[in-house]
Amino acid sequence: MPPELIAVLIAVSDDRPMVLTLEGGRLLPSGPLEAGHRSLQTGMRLWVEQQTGHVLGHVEQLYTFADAPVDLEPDGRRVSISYLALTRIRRGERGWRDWYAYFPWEDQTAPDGRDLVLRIARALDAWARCAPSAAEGEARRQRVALTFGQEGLGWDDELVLQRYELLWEAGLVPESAPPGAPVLPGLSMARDERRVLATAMARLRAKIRYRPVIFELMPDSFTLLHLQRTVEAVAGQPMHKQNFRRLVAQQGLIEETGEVAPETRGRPARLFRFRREVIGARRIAGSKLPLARPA
Amino acid sequence: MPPELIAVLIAVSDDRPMVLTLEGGRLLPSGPLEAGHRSLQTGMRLWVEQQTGHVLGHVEQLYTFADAPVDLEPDGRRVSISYLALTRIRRGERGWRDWYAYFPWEDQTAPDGRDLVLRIARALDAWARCAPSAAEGEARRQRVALTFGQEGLGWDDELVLQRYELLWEAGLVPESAPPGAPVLPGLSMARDERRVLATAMARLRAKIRYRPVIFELMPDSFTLLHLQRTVEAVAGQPMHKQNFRRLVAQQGLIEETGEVAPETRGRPARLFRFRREVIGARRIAGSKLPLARPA
DNA sequence: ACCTTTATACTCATCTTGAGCATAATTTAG
DNA sequence: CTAAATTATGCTCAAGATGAGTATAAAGGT
Repeated sequence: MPPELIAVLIAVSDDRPMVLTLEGGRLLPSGPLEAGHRSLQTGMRLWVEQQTGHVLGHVEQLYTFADAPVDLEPDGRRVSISYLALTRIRRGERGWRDWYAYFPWEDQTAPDGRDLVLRIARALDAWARCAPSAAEGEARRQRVALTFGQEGLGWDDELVLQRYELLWEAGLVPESAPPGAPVLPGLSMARDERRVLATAMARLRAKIRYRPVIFELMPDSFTLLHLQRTVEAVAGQPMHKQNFRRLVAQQGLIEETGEVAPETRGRPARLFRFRREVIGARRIAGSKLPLARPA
Repeated sequence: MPPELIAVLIAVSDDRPMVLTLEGGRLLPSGPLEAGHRSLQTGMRLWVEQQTGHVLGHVEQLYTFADAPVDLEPDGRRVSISYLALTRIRRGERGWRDWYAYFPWEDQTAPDGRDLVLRIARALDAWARCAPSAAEGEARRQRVALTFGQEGLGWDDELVLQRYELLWEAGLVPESAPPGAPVLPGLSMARDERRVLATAMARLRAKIRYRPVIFELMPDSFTLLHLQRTVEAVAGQPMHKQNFRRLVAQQGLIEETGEVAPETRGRPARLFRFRREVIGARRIAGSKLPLARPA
C-alpha cells in the first residue's frame, strides 16, 4: 500500500483562519503516492488540484503518521505524509471552514475561548484527581497547568497538539469519549485528520514567529491593522497595536503603496505591500512578531 | 514496498559531534517498516537496536524523503522516514564518525573550516559566472552570499542543508561532480544519506536554541566549559565565555553538584548537573544559548 | 617567586520589549 | 453643526536582554 499524501490548506478570510475540507468538513484533501509522481510534494499538489481545483504556492512538509498495525491485512497499513500549504481563498471555492470550529479553545482573542479554557481546566482537574496513583495525578496536573497555562503559567499558543492529545487522553473529545459521555464543543473529523490539523496549526503558529510566512496569507495590499488581525487570528492571541507597528516597520519587510484603504470608519489607513525582494536578498532574522511567549 | 525507517544518531565525544554509521561510514542504521511494529518510531528503534545494539532515548522525526520514480518497477519506490536521536557513546561502540568528516565546511570554530569556506566561495563565484543567463547568475550569487555568509552577511549555522544542496547543484561534491572533476574535501555516503545527515545537523542546531536538548548529549555532571564546548561543537561556532555562563546560569536549568572537576589544568571548575525536574515543571522558554545569528 | 592556564565576578553601553500617553484624521450620532 | 466615537500614527519610558570587555581567583608547572 503506497503512502497517503495529505494536505492542510490554510487561508485567512475576514480575520478568521480557514482550512479547506472535503466531505462536509470530515476530510482533508489527500491521495496515494503514485508511480508517475515526480516527488512527494508534486504528488500532493496534483491530488489537491484534482480534488479541489486549487493550485498551491508555499508548501512545507509537516509530519508522517502511521496507523496502528492491523493484523488482518499483512501489508495493509496506512502511512500518511502530511503537508502544510498557505494560500488565499478564491471566490466561489467551497469547503473552507474556520479552524476554530474544530478547536474552539484555541481562540484566545475572544472571551468565549477564554471561558472555555476555564471549563476545560476544571474538567481536567477532575481527570487528574481520578488518576490511578498519586504520582500519576500530580503528573497530570502538571501537564494540564503547562499546556493550558494554569497556575500562573501563561498560555503558549504553539501547544495546539499537546492540548488536543491531553483532551483525547482525558476522553473529552468525541474521538475518545465513552459513548454517552459529555464532550467538549468542536467538530471532529474522520480518522486522525483532526490531529493533522492540530499539527498544522502548531507549525504555522511557530513559523510566523521567525519567518515572514504571514504574507502568504495576505492580499497584495493591506493595512497594518489588517496584518495585525491576521497574525492575531493565526496565533489566537491579541497583541499590542503600537508595538506591532513598530516591529513590523523596523523589519523592513513592507513598503507603502501610496494609497489609503477605502472602506474605513475612523482615520483612513495607509496601504502596504510585502517586499518580495527581501526573500533571498537578505537574512530574514524573523518577521518576529510581537507574540512573546508569556514568562 | 514498505517505507524505510532511517536513524541519525548523534553524540558528542571529546568536543566533536559524532554520528553512528554502518558499512565503513557509508550508511545510516535503517530498515523497513514491518507489520509487527507498533509505530514508526518503535520500528525505527528496533532496527537501531538490532543493527547497532544501541538503545535510544530522545528521538524526533526529521523528514520524509522519496527517491525519484523508477519506471522499471511500478511500485518500487523507496520512501524513507528519517529520525534524529540524541544519545551518548558507550564504551567499545564502533561506527561513530565525526560529522565534520562529512561536512568539513560546517566547522567554523577552527581556521581550517573558515579557510575552506573562502575557497568554496571562490569556486561558487566561478559557478555563478558561468550561469546560462545574467539573471540566473545574479540569483546564484545571491544564494551563495546568503548561504555562505559572504558580502557582509554573517554565517548562519542552520543553513547546513541549503549549503549542501548548493554545492550539489554546483557539482562540487562527488555525488554530482562530473567524472574526474575536482571535488571538495569531505566523505560522501550511499544514496542520499548525506542529505539526511545535513537535515539532522540543521535541525539540531536550530533546536539547541530553543529547547534544552543539549543536555541529552552531556554526561551526568559536567563543567560549564565542557557544556560550552559541546554547544560550540554542535553549532560549529565559537562563543563568548562569560556571556555563555551568564545565560546558562539565569536559565536555571542546571545546579551545582558540589564537586569540582578532577583532571584540570588551571583553576579547578565546579561541576554541574542538569535539573531534569524543570522539564515539564515549567515552560522552558529556551535554553536559548548565546548563539545569536549575525545581523 | 613567577608564569601559564582556566574559572568566575562585575561593569558598561546598546538593543529589545512591554506598556502606555498623546495627537491626528476620519465617520457617526445628536 | 458639534460632539463623540473610531481608527491611525508618533513618541516616551522603564526593564530586561545582549555583546564586549576588565578584573580577580585558584590551580599547576618552571
